[in-house]
Amino acid sequence: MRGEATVLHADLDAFYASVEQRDAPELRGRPVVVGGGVVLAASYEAKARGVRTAMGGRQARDLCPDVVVVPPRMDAYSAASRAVFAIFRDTTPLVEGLSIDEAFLEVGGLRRIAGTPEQIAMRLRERVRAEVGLAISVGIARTKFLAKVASAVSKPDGLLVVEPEREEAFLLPLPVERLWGVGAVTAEKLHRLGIRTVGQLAELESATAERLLGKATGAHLHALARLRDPRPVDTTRRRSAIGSQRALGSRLRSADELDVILTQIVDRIARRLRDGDRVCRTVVLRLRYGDFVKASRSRTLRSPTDRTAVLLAVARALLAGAQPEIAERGITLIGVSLSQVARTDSVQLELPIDWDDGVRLDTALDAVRDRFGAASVSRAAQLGRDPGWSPPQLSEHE
DNA sequence: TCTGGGGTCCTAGGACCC
DNA sequence: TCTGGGGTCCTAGGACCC
Repeated sequence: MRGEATVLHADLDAFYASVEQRDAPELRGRPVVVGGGVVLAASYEAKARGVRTAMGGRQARDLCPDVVVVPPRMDAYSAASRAVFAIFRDTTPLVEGLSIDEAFLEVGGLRRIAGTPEQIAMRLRERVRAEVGLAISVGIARTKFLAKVASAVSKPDGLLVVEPEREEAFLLPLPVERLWGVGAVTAEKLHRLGIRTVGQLAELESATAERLLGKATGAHLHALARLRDPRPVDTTRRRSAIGSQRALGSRLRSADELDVILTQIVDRIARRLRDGDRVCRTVVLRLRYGDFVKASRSRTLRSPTDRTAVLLAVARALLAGAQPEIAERGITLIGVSLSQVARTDSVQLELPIDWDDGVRLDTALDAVRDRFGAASVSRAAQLGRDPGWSPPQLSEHE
């Protein structure tokens, strides 16, 4: 017994480009590209002419000379995203955001108060259209994976239900590239074996797929091809990394110039970390050399932090370690990403405080404020007043 | 194809511990 | 002095997604 189709995958169409067309009526009906050096998003009019995401701006103009290129307005996209997610959460409490423009919604428990999944999806699409002014496609199926494929197949501005008894007929004839997790490299490996459709992948033994694609990837994709996807809609997922990067072009950069860029990047992400009441433990420096080969260097701290000065010192040390390579090969991209991110109040913080008898609570709180920011102080004060609380065992801090 | 910026997850080797 | 297996953490790299 297979269960019912109660998972919605809702996905805004050509999101950035649609926001631009919504806000500038003269762009409607015209091919629009958001981006500059590279296409971040293309309107359907531009897609019809062969323009694709991640394509160079030059190539887009060659394919479509009358394309309108507009610079990205991230604030406008964030605002539109928040408005759409508010409608998602008003539809069901079980929302799992996947990215700025798509989410899974579990609506199985709503039949008596809100109707069938299809009725719920129709209302959702109408509301997003009326209240935010954007087109959104929705796929409905028994599993997250099938719902995601269904929304993609339904685009643009579509609604598609895959009933449980129609799953094989829907999925097996599709090309393997439609599988969520199959990109250029994996598709090429499968093609070399003559495997072009999902159905052909499903006919393999699982062990064969694992040998070809790696244990986890092979087992996962093979299960998807056989319609097995046990992942429930997960409302507790939180971002586990925060990063920022900057492409540099090919001209030479002095060490001072790189340091300025690094400082701006770290300052920005440290601020985002604190704004989200998060701390991190691992700092990753990402580089792309003059020959476009990528590299990364990372350092894990003994205790989590959100302090710009600490993060910057670590990032600078990592960059210094890479200087010989950079001098030799040149550099075309620099980025920093912070991982092992956790809520500030969920981690035990180690403080470089000497807890000899004479230390007073307010002295300790000053140290907390210096190291972890003012927001941490009320929490620390609370702990300090707890009669069951005793000073932590301390160790030397990096 | 003269190549953005934000993420997720997996792999593999080495260090270290029991 | 030589040896085993399992588990976790860290680092670096790679594939993939929007």
